[in-house]
This record gives sequence, C-alpha cells and structure tokens, in this order.
Amino acid sequence: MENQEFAQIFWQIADFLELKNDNPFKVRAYRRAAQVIESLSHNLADVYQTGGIKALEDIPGIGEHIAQKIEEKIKTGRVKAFNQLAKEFPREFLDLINIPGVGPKTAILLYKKLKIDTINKLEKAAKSGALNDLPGMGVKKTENILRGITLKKKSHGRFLLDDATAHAELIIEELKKLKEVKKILPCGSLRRGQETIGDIDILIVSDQPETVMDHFAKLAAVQHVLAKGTTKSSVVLKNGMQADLRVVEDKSFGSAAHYFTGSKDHNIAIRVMAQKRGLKVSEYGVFRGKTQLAGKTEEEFYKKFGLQYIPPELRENRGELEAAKHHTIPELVELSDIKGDLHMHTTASDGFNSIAEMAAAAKKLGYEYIAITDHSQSTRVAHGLKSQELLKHIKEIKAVAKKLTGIKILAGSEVDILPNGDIDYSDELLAQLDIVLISIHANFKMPRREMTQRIVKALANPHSNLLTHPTGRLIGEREPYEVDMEEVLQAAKKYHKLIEVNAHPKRLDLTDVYCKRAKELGVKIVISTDAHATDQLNLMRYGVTTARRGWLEARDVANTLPLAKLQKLL
DNA sequence: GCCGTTTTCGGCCCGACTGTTTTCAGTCG
Repeated sequence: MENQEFAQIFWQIADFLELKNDNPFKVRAYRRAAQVIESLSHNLADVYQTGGIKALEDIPGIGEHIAQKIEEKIKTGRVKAFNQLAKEFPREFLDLINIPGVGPKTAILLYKKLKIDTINKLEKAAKSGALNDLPGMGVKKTENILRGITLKKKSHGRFLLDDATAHAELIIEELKKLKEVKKILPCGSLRRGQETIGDIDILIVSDQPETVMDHFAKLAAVQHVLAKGTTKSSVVLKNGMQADLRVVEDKSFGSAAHYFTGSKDHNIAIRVMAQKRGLKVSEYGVFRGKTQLAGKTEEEFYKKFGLQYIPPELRENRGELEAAKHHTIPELVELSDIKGDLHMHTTASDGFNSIAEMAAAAKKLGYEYIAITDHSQSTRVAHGLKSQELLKHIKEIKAVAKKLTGIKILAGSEVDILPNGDIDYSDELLAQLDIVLISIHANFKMPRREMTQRIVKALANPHSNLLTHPTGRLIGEREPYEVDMEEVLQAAKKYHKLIEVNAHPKRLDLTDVYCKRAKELGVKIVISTDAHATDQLNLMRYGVTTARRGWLEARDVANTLPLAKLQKLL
C-alpha cells in the first residue's frame, strides 16, 4: 500500500471535518499527518509491519488515533471513520472547496440552501443569478466563483517548474525596470524548487508600494486582477497561472522573504519556536512586544533563533529545523558542481541534434564530459538502435570524440529493461560501451512485486551502471509505475549501481524524498537531462534543484566527479 | 487530534484583502 493512499484519506477527513465545522485544530492535525506521510521516505505499511502501532506513533504528527486508523486501513483495507464521513456528503462535493473563492462555509451554505453538490450545478446556479440572494453573497461574489470555476477547469491547478520559472522571470524582468523597485525576489514553491508550482510569488522592497502595485496590475501578461492593496496584490495571468506580489520595507525584507517562501509548515514550526521564547514572527520581522529584533535578512532571521541558515529547498518541515539547530545543514550540491551530463539522445534515435552538436553545446556549458546514450532496439517508437547500428554508432561517437578538444565523450546507451528483467543487448555488445543506462519504456502496468523484481534483476546485471527515471512518471500525464523504491535502492546499494535524478521538468525522478533515502543508504546519484536537443541540456538546473530538495551534497552526486574518478566508479 | 526542558490538560501562527456589512466573516497565503 502506497503512502499516498493513507495521506489521501487524511486530507479528505480534514476536508470533511472542516465542512462540518469541527475543531479547526483537529482539522489541522489531520492535514499535518497527511503532509508528514507524503514526505516519508519509508513505506508506511512497512513501518507498521516491522514496528507495529508504536512505530507509527513515533512519527511526528501521528498520534494514537491516526495510528489506529493507519492500522485499520492496513488490516481491513478501509477506515470506518472516513467512510462514515464520506456517506454524509455526495461524492464530488469536496471538489467545491477547491474552487478559488469557495471555502467550507460557502460550500455548506450552497448545499443547504440550494442543494448544490457538484461544480456543474454550482456553475449553472451562479449563471442563473440564484446565488446573489443568499446571505452574505452578492453579485461580485458570484462573479468570483464563476472565475474560480473557469480557472480551475483551465489550469487543473498546478504548473511544471520550468513553465512557472519562465513566467516568473518575465514578470521580474518587467518589474525590475521600475526605479521604485529596490529589491525583487521570487518566493513560494518556485524558490523552494517544488516539482509543480501552484502560483508565482514575488517579493519586492520599495517605499512606493502603490506605484509598484499599479504597474504589476497592468503588466501585459495579466488577464485579471483578483485583489489589489498597498502591500499585497494577486492577479491571474493569461496562461491561467496566479501571481501574487508582496511589497515591504527594506527592514522587513528577510522576514518577508522567509514568510513568503514558506513552506507553510516550515513557517508554522518557526512561529511555534518563537512563541516559546516570548517572541512573535510575522512577515514584518521578529518582535518582542513592539520592538523589532530581526528581519532585514534571512540569515539574521534564522540566527535570532540560534539556527543555521536553511536553504529554501529544505524548508518543508522535514527535519531541517532540527538540523539547523545542530548546525548540520548539508552543503547542498550546486549547478556549478556538475562536471558532465550522462544522459542524452541524438539523431541516431529520437534526438534532434548530432553527436557533434550535442558535444559542442555541452562544451559551451563548461562540462568536462558527456555520455551519448541513444535508445536500444526494443524502443521502436524512439527508433532504438539494433545491435549492428549500435556498433556503428559507437564508432561514430569515438570518431567525433577524437576530433573534439576540451570535452570527453563516453559511448553509452539507454538500454531497455525488458519485462523479464533482462536488458536489451547482448553481453558482448554491452561490454563495448563506456556507460550503460537502464530504464523502462514499456510494460508499465505490472504488479508492484513483478516490477520491483524486474528492475532489481537489471541492477544485478554486471553491465548496467545507472538506472534512469526510476519511477517512469510524467508529471500531469502519467502516474509512476508501481514499484518498491526501498527495495530498488537497497539493490542499487548491494550492486554498487547509480540512480538518476532525471532533470526533465516532467520527470524529476528519483524524487526528492527518495534522494534523501538514497543518501542515507550511501547510494550515489547522477543528475542528468535526458536531452533530446541541444537547448534541453539547460534543464540541468531543475535536476539539481530536486537533488537539493533531497538534501544531496556534491559528494553524493557522481557526475560532480572529474572523469577519471567517475570512470573508476562506473 | 497532537503535543510537552513551563504543561498529560490546555493550548494550538499571523496577517492582508474583499464583499457585504455598519463591525466583520470568509478566504487565502
């Protein structure tokens, strides 16, 4: 049973309780538990099997009652309390509170007064004007709800990291032109490098907030203004993404950056810490009474609590506050540490550029080496190379390598893991390659057990070096296949194999949570782009961000090594 | 419902903006 299944139940219990106007702290407790479960690198069912209910209760945020519900789910496959709550509301009802502008109070009001229990019914009622007469509702609220529905339908909520980054950078470029803008910083999940982004958050220091807000609301990319005040404004962009702008004075920049970067759970944890010391934390600073004690910089902000500076990628309340207290925050890997890209395709299979073009582009990025890794014969849709073709391709790679100075090229292949766990070329052929990537491109829908064995067998193959995009997911398009990642990582450790963090914004797997687990096990990671064209080599930054979110340092990442050392490792 | 180097009971982060209100509830981040 996947952790996500448990988390889902607790997210929904929280929503139900909120609708029922239950104790808000109880609601929060369920949400916290759900969030904690999602960020566990261990399988919750395994934790229970080995340590029982006691081990569950040892997880912060999980106490007696939630532990019991987890046990119940494992033993019986269901949670009675959840089923009872679900019975009280129609199936699609929870969708309503996910519409921007509709919260629990409004949802219940709509249900009680107008029997509205689906988004479609809500849309119809709003258009007919039936909502306007409800207590606390009016024409403007109805308009807001309709806009919320449109936005929801259009965007499905979240955007890929590269898409959001590009939009944020455009807005920042525009706002930077104003002389009233003294400092500008993208914050929120974008700054934390989360794999998907809900909205763009931008922080500005200015002593003329009105001017800045006016310009923001009138940017060419803006479709609609949701809210506009002197310190805070929100707009919807033409691509359906929401952007929030916050303006503060310079003396609050650090605190505001911290507040606006989040995560929410990280912020709450800090504020609890502050409370215990008789201090108050807000976006304006750290205060004792009315006196500001810190807030100009983030470093100063953390220092006030005796904490080491915490890089944004770690601010998820996943142990970083504890680490900062003990001054054991890792020195995270940086883009400049990367010495080569070990996963890319050329026109030989499904890429758009030649070996020489890819190499030249990589050299421009300052890399010491690359590996050319086209698809193997079974991946027919990607023009995978037959054995004879691969032999010829290896010769070509070596010929190009000879001509080029300043960058070394490894002859590799991204070889399919067949359904039985064999890999897609003969041992003789594999022996001629400098690096063998292994990956799954077909037969995704295998039972968890079989899929795990399939991958473990491929890792055990003496010719394989690097397992690429280990979950097979495409964010927003394809779910990861069922696999026991713990067992895969254990196998990688046993056979001394490498695991990839695929830097493509749709993949970004190995995921952050399992990066951390790999590090604990001593399994080395490779960050690579899987580029199918020269410009995709630039996606490396997103892989590095994911690795940073997984607490990885340069020494945990194999392609920060110089070539000689890397080859020794291979 | 969770949690405790003040506590096993009584707390639980903090503030901005909007719309519908005559002082604030709801929503959001």
